[in-house]
Amino acid sequence: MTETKPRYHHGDLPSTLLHSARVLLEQDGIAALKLRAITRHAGVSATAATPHFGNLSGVLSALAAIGFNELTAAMSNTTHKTMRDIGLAYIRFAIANPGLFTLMFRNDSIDRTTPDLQNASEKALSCLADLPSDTPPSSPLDKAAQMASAWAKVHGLAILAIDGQLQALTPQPLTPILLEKLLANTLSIK
Amino acid sequence: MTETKPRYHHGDLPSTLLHSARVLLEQDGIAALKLRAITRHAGVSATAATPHFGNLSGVLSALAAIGFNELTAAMSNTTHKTMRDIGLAYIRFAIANPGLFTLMFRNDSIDRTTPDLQNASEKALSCLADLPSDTPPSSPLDKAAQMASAWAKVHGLAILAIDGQLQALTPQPLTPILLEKLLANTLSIK
DNA sequence: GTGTGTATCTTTGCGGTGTAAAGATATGCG
DNA sequence: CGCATATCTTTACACCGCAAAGATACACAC
Repeated sequence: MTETKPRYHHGDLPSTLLHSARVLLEQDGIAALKLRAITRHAGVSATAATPHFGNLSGVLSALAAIGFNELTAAMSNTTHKTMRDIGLAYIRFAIANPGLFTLMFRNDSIDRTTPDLQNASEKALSCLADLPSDTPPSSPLDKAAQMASAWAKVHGLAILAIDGQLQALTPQPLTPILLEKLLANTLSIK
Repeated sequence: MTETKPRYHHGDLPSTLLHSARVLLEQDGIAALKLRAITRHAGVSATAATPHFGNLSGVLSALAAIGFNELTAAMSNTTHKTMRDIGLAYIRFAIANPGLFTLMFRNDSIDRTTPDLQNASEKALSCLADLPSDTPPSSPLDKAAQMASAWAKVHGLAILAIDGQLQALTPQPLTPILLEKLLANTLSIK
């Protein structure tokens, strides 16, 4: 990024492409994630991504993996490893990075079998799975149900918040402060 | 559908196009929802949808509206108007119509301001909102939090189920019977 | 009935897309 | 220095959404 002199061999094209992709994503939404738009933004030819990522899905998968890593970091940075705090970190990440978060779960655009992506998403999931449950599970299925319950609620809330559909639930306009209160209240509901 | 004689004026092209779109959707996934593919499947020219739906977004929005109406019907057909039964109906619909359900919440492909779609989605949401809460809400925000909690959990579960990510939570392979048990258990968690 | 306006559908054309294949260029290593 | 190789560009092609113009058949006034 500091070196703008145009040379045939870019030097660090992969990260430059991912940067461009992310800028376009948060700027113009997920519909702007075209391969040609990304390479155009990066100042290279339309097929320059091929040697590094193979195809568009490869670029988006790499970007999604970055997203999962950042999500993991956000959840790991919480002081209290409680459902409430980790859930809030999860949802705050989604609200702060709506395009990226959407991409991370758009399975017809990314390739979940990519090793990097698979590792990154598993690590993020384990942050939620390792939460201490208030009532000890009576069976493996019950344990799975507890994890699914937490996962689903947090993930569902994040999606509703991004889509602006929580607005429909409140009489007043939903300011950021009110949204935070709503999230906290919702996560407190056992 | 009973009349296959090809005539210049199709007669019932809108519903035929929506039918084709739905077939392609459940057959080849949401990525197959191209305007040209839909019209090709319906046996008409590539731009035949224009007078009826305007553009691709119009077709997909109409299809999404159908989805919301069917979802509403599924939730209305439950005998017990409980969180558990209505939630199960919601999730079962999603599992039975994964492509359609995904489309219904893909806001960069559909146009939520379409009147039909807006009405249909509001009706579906009200089915969840009108659930009796076990503890009376202490404030409007608390009421919103209760609704968000139910909405989020059910919606999150549906998405996780569709994406096959509940598999990651269980040690054994997730048979349909086991999935039903897991869903019931998860929804019972208060 | 007949004529005409209009809605419906087709044809054509254009700029955009992803990506395969082949060519150009720089790098790195023997 | 020489050359294999990785990296990037150019070219080409099939596909896409959609605007515009043409063809067709319906509907309704007369």
